[in-house]
Amino acid sequence: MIKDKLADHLKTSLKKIDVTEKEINLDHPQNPRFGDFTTNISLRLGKKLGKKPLEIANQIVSHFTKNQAIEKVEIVKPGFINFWLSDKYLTSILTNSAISKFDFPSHHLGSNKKIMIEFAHPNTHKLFHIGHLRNISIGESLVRIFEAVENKVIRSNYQGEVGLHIAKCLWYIKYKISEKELTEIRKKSLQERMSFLGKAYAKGQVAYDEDEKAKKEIIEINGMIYKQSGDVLRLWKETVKWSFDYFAEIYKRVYSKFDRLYPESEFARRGVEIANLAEKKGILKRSQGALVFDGKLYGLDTRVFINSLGYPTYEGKELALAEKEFSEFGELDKCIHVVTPEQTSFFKVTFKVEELLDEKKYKNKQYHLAYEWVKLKKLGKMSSRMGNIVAADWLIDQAKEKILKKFNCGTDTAEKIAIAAVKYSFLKNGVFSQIAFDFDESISLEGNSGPYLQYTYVRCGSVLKKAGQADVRLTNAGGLQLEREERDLLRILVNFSEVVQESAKKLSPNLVANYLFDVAQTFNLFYQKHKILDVKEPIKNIRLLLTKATAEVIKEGLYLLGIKTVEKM
RNA sequence: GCCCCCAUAGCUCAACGGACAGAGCGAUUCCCUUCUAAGGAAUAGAUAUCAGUUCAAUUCUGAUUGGGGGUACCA
Repeated sequence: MIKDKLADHLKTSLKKIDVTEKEINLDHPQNPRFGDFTTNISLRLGKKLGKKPLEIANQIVSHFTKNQAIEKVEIVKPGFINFWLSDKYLTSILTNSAISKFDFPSHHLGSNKKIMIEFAHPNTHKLFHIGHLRNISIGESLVRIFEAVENKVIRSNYQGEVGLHIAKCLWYIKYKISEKELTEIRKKSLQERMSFLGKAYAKGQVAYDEDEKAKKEIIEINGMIYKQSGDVLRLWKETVKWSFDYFAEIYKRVYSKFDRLYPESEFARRGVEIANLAEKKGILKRSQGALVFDGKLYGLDTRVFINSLGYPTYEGKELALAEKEFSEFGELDKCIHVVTPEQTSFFKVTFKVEELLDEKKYKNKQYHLAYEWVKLKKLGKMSSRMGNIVAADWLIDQAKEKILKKFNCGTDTAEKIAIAAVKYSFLKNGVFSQIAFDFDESISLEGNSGPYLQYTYVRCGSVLKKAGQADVRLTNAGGLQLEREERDLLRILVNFSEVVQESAKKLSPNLVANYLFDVAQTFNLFYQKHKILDVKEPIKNIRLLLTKATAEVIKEGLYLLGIKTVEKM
């Protein structure tokens, strides 16, 4: 990358004034008035060398070796040094990116590192809501971004089909729904069956809180599921399958897939075994009939791994899950858990216990990516109990309907645009900020939205199609004076691989999203101001190359976000 | 009580310690006999409060206020 080369040049210049620096800050200034790259190195050195920053800057620049890529170097006010890339260099880059070769540098983990990303993890018997949708959008995008920077990525998904919430749901069906009614429900669509389960859960929850007898029965059912015996087991298996089928449909719909789906029930027994082993090693201890980890020693919370009934808690099962995750695919370099921040305490504790069990295997390998909630703008936090859940598939359907009503396009295209609208509305935000979900904004087709990017791609395609393949040649346009809009676009396009690398480092798909928006905006202004086809050569060719590069960057970038492009809108 | 996270324009969000804090939506006003107007241009509009560190603070530190989450047998 040009950035690294520039940094090397600067280091050489510094050596000539007897300064050795390991790292040189090189940034893209916010304002294009300050060039393509800027460094604050002389400001930083000011105090160290006891000289005025401006003076240092002058010395650095006087020793700076000229090269073709850099057109101009400037020293400004307190001591910034700004660099301008030459049109010649920019256009040469253009011809590279316009032939669809993206040179993503490998991630800091190093190429061919093995990373597991664990995401989605919905619980059965509940709706897959927009919180899960944000999760799966982030997870899927991270997978693709990590792959782009040359890591080996394993996609895993831990689906909960055991636990009290499921017992509550089954309790309602067992005691309040007749066999006849159930037969009717079985005939209904998957969607309807799922919404039935949702309602059953809400009813069971109320009964658990208000009715002592029901509470006892629910706990009993919970035990049956853990022991995998008793008369609810058939009902449990049947309804679990409904859920898994329903999830599979959603995964497919949002273009996700998993190398491994871990069902929670698989880890109960082994979880107990590992917890007992941990007790022998003195990592866990007995307390009030339960097996707990005393976190005080490490400044952590105390958490239960096996409850007083002998059942493993979520913590207990996590130990078995980790064991499996870290062995099934060989050694992992990193395991990233995409989970909301309410589980921060849980992860800190389980990570610590795992580390105490096997330091070599787990230490510094586990990471909790605490992406934030999706809250409803008006109603606040979603909760199954309150019945204010926005289901993922419902939301996508709404977007699709809106598109079909407003535009003349096929249902396949409408589906791709709907997915783009909804996913992008989540991905454009930073993962660590809460989203105030707004229905209209989430299915927005204009402005900073997925469809806007798709539209820009289609626009590019339309121009290129009209031009015909023969016109898009990779000629050398050296010496050509670029228009301002052309240069602005080019400057942004050349940053693509840098942005992708940054987004991998920071686990932040939103960097890619906002970058693409920037690309699209800049292209659209260029498009508005300049004719592409109806101009003379070689200008026409340069503009076509710009158009092609824009299309390719948008397509690749959208792929990294888990969004498809369409050919016509 | 204790611990963690957050606070930027009317709304929703950006901004590696840097140079006049960027967008989108909404509002007002323009631009389709033209390569797709799901587009473009223009105007108005913001760093919660108080200290500190720094050549430079939305960014770091400490308080204050206001939100969110967690804090042993749920997941």
